Formats: sequence, structure tokens, C-alpha cells
Amino acid sequence: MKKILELISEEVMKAFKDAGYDEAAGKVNVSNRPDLCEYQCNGAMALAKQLKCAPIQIATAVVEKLSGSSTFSKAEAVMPGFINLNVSGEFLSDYVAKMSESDKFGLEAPDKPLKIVIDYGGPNVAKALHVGHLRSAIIGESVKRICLYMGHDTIGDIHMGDWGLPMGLVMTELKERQPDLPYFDESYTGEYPSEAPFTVSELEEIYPTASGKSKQDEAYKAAAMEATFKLQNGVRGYRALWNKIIEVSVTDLKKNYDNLNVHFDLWNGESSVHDLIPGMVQKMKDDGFAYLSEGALVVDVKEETDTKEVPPCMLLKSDGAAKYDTTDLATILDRMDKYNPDKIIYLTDKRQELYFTQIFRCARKTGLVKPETELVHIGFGTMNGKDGKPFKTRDGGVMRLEFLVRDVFEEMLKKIKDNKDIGEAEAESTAKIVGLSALKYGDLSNQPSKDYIFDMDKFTSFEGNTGPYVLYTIVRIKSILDKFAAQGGNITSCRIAAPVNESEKNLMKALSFFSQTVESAFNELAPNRICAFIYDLSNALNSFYHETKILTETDEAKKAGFIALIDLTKRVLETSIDLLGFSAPERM
RNA sequence: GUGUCCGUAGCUCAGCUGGAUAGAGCAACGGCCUUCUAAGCCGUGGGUCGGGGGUUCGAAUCCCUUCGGGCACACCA
Repeated sequence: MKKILELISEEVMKAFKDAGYDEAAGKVNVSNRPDLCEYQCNGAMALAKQLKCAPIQIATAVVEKLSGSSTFSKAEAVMPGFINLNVSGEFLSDYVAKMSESDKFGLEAPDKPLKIVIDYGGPNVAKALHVGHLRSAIIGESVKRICLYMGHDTIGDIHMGDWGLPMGLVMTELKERQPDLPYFDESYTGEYPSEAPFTVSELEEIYPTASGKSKQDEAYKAAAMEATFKLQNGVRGYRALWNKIIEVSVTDLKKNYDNLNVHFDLWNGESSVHDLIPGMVQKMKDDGFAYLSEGALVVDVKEETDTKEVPPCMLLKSDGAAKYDTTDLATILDRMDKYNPDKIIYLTDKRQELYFTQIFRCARKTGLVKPETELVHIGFGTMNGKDGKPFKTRDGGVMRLEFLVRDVFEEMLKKIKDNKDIGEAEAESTAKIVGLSALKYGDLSNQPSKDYIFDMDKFTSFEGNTGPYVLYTIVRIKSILDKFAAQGGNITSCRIAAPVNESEKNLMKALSFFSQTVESAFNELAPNRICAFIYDLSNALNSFYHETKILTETDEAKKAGFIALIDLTKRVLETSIDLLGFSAPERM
């Protein structure tokens, strides 16, 4: 199904052509002066420049050709050469009615579905999730859902940090504390215990302790590096212990991410591609891309058009050890081999922008990817506190994600209880649903690349441009539809009809932008587009709701039209928030 | 130093490939519940779009310059 602006543009383009002008000038946009018209075409002015004539002449000629069109209720040429357009109620309601009956509300499937891999630049195992991981999870989940909804085959990989020195540090500290564990006895040949010798909370405490010690104590650091080496080279006990660390961490990570309604298809990590590294490095050497520079093995990724210095991509450090770069490149190799993706999207903090430029260039240069494979980095901004500085706990520490989420839920629970007479159990489940919308909407409504300020009061507010406001709108509709059904009405037999008032027309207009919103959200990888759309749609619904008595409408045809329209609005809103990664409660 | 992103109402942010009087929300103020959830709706006030040049019929948007801020600049991830 064509997008509404396409339909309107087609008609105006034809008018340009009929009037003897280049039809390309007939592109129509939404008006930026809603007081004057609904849609506008500014092509006459651009064209007049080329043709050296008065723009108003062209506009007038085009408008003449549009007279008699059933699409428009108004088409006029205005100085200096604007073409102002209003569409007829019938045109609009026909369009919206078709949307209502179409799969995905008329969003067209891609000619050729893409294979897309999303890399969430995951957390390090054995370290607590903190607020820094929040954006990657929230934005990534939404981007994944948008890609899937667009019809693309999409795979999400959490991609944990599970293979480097942090692992060695944890094991070293464990050895200090529990030297008698069989894992450290290299002559041990029996089965290792099935029970892990630590809990998640212990694990999360062990890493920072070990990290701290290694900075003070050279011998300790050497031990950690040795442990890392043993792990990476397959020493049995270290591998077994590492498995326990992963097991305990992943269980906890799953719990945390489930809580955020964030899910991954793959739980891979740096360790997943460890075995591919030697071959890949050798090939890059053989192909003449990799060379030794200051003791390290590097690949140059400078380009002539660079306006700044782009350092080379480092494959092996001067001590011969692999780096983050190396595993990321090997991961690309692995993904190309297993999935042959058309596109790989990475989500990390925007501070890693230069790093990804290096990786992408290196992957291209060395032929890890095909020339047409798209490599994209979504570099997101920092979540700041009210002081505009990176979000911290009250005592200045890093805020654990778990606690942040819990605080939002608790704040929401308080507000819900204050507001409504509601049972404890329902209050809690509603608080979770609404709290998640507050947290996610607060994040996603900003452009990903920008820093934003986490403001508990603002996000959990039910007013204004917030998640709860959108949910409230959905709940209102549900309430009416439930009552309608209870009165014996049949929603499925209701058909959308021509709008009977301005607010109904506005609601239809808002709905008509669904498919182009999803498309631009996909093209720009910008969930904030969807937020803006549902906020507009919610406003349109609430205005309509206020002006129109739906259930008490005595004209049955009108009433059916209203019901069908709000039902469509509900479905579009629910679909949209699903793309953002949250849902609506039954009541609130 | 080099590069990069940003600077829009008191606060938090929109503003699509340049278009007609720069928009929302919060906060402030004023209306609207015997009627489908007032967590709502309607309205008022608030801005030389950091400054200065330029391109254009037309600039918050493009170019240059300047001030202020964030971030990044090979053996961390």
C-alpha cells in the first residue's frame, strides 16, 4: 500500500506534467502552516528559478489542472508560489480504512528482505550491569523490533566481554581466596563440582577487588595475565572454572534483561571466535595487509580524504596478545561465514566512533566483508543526571541497572497507589508495565546520538510527552471498546467512515503517517521517530475523545465509524509501543 | 594541538532533502468533570534559534569565521 504522501504527490506530479512542467517538482510535504493548509508543494518556486519565470504562474497553472480532483477539497496557489492543499474527508477515510484492513497497516514488505545482525556491544561477564548498559539494551531492542517489523531477517547478539584479562583477574582472586578448589590443581583429572564456588554478588564484588589489586601489585597482575593465558590456551581447570563464571553471570544477565523485556537470539561473546583469530591474523599477514609497527601487528586504515589522523587497526599487541579489535574482526569473519549478513549494526557508546571507523575500514580493506555489506555504528550518548554529568548514585558510585529499574518501579507504584483505589497485586503489575514504558520512552524519545538527562520525576510523570501518557491513551480506548462490547456491540463489523468533525479528521491524518514513520525510523535507525509519531497520535486521539461522545452517539453509522477509528488507533498505538519494546496494561 | 558532535523559551527537547508567523512538554497563569478514565481537554504569557559574515527570491537548516561546552585521538574495552 502506498504511503499517503506518495499518493498525493503522484497526483500533483501529474498536474505538473499536464501543465507542461517537470513532474519532479510535484513532490508534496506536510504543511508547516497548518492554519493555511494540510499539505504543501513548493516545487513551483524551485522550478521558476530554472525557467526564469514567475513561480506563481507555474503554481496557478498546476492548480488549474488539479481542479475536479476528488482527492482535494482545496488546492490553491499562493504568493510567491506555494501550492496549498487540503484533502477531502473521503479520500482520507478511504485511506485509513484500507490501512485498517491491510497487513501491517499498509506498510510494504521490502523487495528483498535483508539479513541484519545487531551487536549490542554487550556487558562484561562477572561485572554488574550498570546504567551504561541501559541504552544499548533499550535502543538495540527497539531497532531490532523495527528491523523485524519492516520484514528483515534480524539476529540480535548480546556479544559479551567474556575472554580477556577481566577473566584472569577474577580467577586469580578466586585462587587467593579458595586455593584448594580443584580447578587450580592442574594434576586433577576428575569431574569438577557442578555447583559454582561463588554467587553472582560475590562475583560482582570479586572483579573490582581484583582489578584494584592488579593496579597496585605487579606480581598479582602477572598472575592474572598468566591465568588469562591458561584460559585462552585451554588449560582444563581454567576452562571449567570459566564455564562456571559464564553460567552464573549469564543466568543473572538473563534475569536483568528479561526484566527490561530485552531478548537476544545469540549469547555469543569474545570467546566465541577465539579459535578463528590465528587463522585470520595469518591471512592478513599473508595478504600483505598486516605489518609490524613499534612491535605491534597492525593494518593501516588511513584514507587520502581523511581530515584527521586515523590510527592503524591493531591486531596483536607488542606482547603478541589479541585485542578487542582482533575479536571484533574475527566476529565479523564468523558472522559472514554463518549468516552472510547484508548489514551489521553495532550499538555502543558514541565515544567508540573512531574505533569503529577503524574496524569497518579494516574489515573492508582485508576483504572480511563484501563491498556491499553495510557496517553501521549507532553511537549513543550518555545518560546524565540532573546536574548534566554522567549519572551516578548519591554517593558518587556507578548506579547498578537493577537498582535504577527498581527505583523507577517503586516510584511508579507509589504514584499508582496515590491515584487510584487499586488492589496490591494489580498495582504492582501495572507499576511494572507503566514503569518500563516510562524508562524506555524517556530514553527512546531522544535522538540516540545525543546525551540525555535522566529525570525520575519527569519520566515517571503521567503528563506530557511520556510513556505513561501514551499508555493512558491506549487504556482509555480499551475502556470504551470494552463498554461497547458489553453493550452488545460488534467491533469487527464497524467500518471507518468519512470524518464528521475536525478532530476526527486530524486523528485520521495522524494515523495515515504510520508506514512512513516506521520506514524512516528504520532508514535512520531512529526509534525517536516512532515516539514522536505516537505522541502526536495520542494527542489527536485525546482531542477527538474530548470533543466526541462515542458511546452515546445516536446515529449508528457514525458511532460505528468512531468505534472502528479508535479501534484502529488502539492497534496502531499498540503496534508502535511494541516496536519500542513495551506494552500497555488493561487499566491504569 | 587535530578531529568530531553540540549550543533553539526559565528547564527538558522537536524542527524531515533551505520555504510563508520557529514548535511541543514541564514550570507559571486562567477555564472545563450530574455525561465513554480530569493520569485528560481548551486557552494565556514566554524566543534577535550562542555571536558575526556569506550563498539565496527565502536560512534554525547550507558555507566561512568566532565564542562556549561535550567527546575522541594505536598496545583499555
